[in-house]
Amino acid sequence: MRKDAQRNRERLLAAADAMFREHGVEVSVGEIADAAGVGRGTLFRNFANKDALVAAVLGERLSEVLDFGRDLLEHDADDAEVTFTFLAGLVARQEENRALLQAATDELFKAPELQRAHIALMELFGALLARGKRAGAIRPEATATDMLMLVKGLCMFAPVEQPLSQDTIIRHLDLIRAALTTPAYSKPLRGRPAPLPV
Amino acid sequence: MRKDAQRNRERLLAAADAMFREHGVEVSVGEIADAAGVGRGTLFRNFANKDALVAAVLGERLSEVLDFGRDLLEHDADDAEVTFTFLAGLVARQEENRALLQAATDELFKAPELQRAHIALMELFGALLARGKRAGAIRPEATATDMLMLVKGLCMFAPVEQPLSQDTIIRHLDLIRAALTTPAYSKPLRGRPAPLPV
DNA sequence: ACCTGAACACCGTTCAAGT
DNA sequence: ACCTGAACACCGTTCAAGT
Repeated sequence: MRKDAQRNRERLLAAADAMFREHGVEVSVGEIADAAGVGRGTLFRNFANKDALVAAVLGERLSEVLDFGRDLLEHDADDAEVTFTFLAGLVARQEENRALLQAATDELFKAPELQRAHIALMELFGALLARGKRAGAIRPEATATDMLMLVKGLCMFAPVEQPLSQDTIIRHLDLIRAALTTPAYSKPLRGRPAPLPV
Repeated sequence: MRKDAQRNRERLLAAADAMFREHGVEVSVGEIADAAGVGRGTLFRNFANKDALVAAVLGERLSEVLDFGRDLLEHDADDAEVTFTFLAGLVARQEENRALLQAATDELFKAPELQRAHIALMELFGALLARGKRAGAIRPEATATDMLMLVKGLCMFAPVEQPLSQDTIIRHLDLIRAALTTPAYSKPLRGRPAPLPV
């Protein structure tokens, strides 16, 4: 790959990331190409179609979440809490760009890179839960897909333009905690209930 | 309103409903108009734009859910279980047309009819939870938005083409139960964990 | 090899002409 | 008052011509 081509690809990814954050994924490919300073054709030389571009940007975000989780597994010794430490980090990261995940269609997730990322994420969930079970905090039946169901609710709860308040995040994390933990770990919910989403 | 116009509107709604079920919301307005046996222009005479048509169909579905819930409140005396009886019915109804709810964007929910339906749904959630609290089954802090967060996870969990198995529905309902009930009502999770969503 | 932008196809929406 | 379908605008995608 020629190095000017390489640079074009990187510019496109950076421009797409910025435009998606600012204007949502509905920005036209023309505007993205303009922002990247390349022709429309170059965009389609690097990405089969618009979905593939969105998938590439989303893949980068997922990688960051995966790295964060793996780091926790290596360096955070608190087995009972590690799942919820991770979830707090996941939510914080996804709050940075609500539009991207919420616009992710099923079609998009068929991209091989996202398939792999998704499987890796499920393995990470499983490893986190295993730690919690060892500490007696997580109920033994809990699985990665159980956790995924709850996380989706958290991420999809509010409209794109309406970010979650810190109070609401704490509250929703405690609801997930109640679902995943053993009764012995049961506590009252902290934070504050979410206001009605517009 | 002339009665032929009335009939055209009903035909459009019926055609849209059928097409959305079969081909998803991405079917073109042209195909919907053809299926309804009217011109494109007639579609836009009845609905400001395509989103308004989708909103109208979705509104009908939500009304059914609201009716079902209100019926339960009137006729089902089991205060401890009524929230979960309702949730089982809600999931069953939404499984009939997974594409519609999953395609519902934030923009779509700005339609006044859907705003009203949404508020009514939150009031229904609140009334259901109040029954459960009276019976000591639901934790006293639980609110309608708490429940909404969990329900969204349940509805958004799997891709459109991949309906939830009965085992998975039971499982996920029990996870929601664990989040919303008091420790005294805590039980092991029934059903089976979901397989990895494709 | 790679880039470009004009051209194409498709789809939501409008509107002049018709009844 | 309502209906129709041709015409328009917009956007993703392709490709012939250029370097």
